Amino acid sequence: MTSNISIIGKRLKEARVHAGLSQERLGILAGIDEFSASARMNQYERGKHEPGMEIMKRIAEKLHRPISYFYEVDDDLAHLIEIYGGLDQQRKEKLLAIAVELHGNQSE
Amino acid sequence: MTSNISIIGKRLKEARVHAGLSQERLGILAGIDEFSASARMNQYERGKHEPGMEIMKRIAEKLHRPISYFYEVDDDLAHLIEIYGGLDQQRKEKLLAIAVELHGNQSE
DNA sequence: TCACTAAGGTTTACTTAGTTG
DNA sequence: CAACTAAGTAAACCTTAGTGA
Repeated sequence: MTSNISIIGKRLKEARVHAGLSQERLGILAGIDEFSASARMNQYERGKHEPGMEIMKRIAEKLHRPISYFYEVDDDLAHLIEIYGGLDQQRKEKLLAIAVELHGNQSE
Repeated sequence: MTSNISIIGKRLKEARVHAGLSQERLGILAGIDEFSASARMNQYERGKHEPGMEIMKRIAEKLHRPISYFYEVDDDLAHLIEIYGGLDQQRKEKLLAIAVELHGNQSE
């Protein structure tokens, strides 16, 4: 069949498979009714329909990824977002500080 | 009036004002019909309606921000995303490399 | 069990037409 | 000109029911 057409679908599948969950199970964990979880999650992953932000937020939580990860089209930036989400608070602050510094000396 | 209720609305307003554009002008630049641009952009910014990813992608371009910026709920991460988007390619790669390294020595 | 889909009912977004500052 | 909104139309999503690997 066809490959993924949407960014959300691509990111969703990557993170879901990484978490070792089925489409239906993930949907149920995110609070979707058990009778429609399979269809809805599949529609999201295949790019047939776009999830609203509320359900996306709950899906993101269950997959341990920042919500922005699922919307980013740039693979490198998506990777950066993913890594940031996995860092402890101290390293998050450090990374942000480094980014600010890199940005600063770019303008000079 | 009332404050913003949605994340998208909050990020949208910040970036739009920073760019010095009116709601209507931004909508037109993003390709929305001139007769509905004002209403639609206002509905997005006030959180009345949620924009689809396609139009959001075009809005993000005009505001010079990665699309993920508009969906991120964490202010620090949103800031990191914003900075990343403004870096040149060399610094983008450097920042990503640093992130990977920070992540690596966290697990040890 | 898991991935996936068509079709129709339901919900939401989009357009129109306007008000207010 | 800029921000904003109600109401109706149009479009998208969600549910149901089901197929096939």
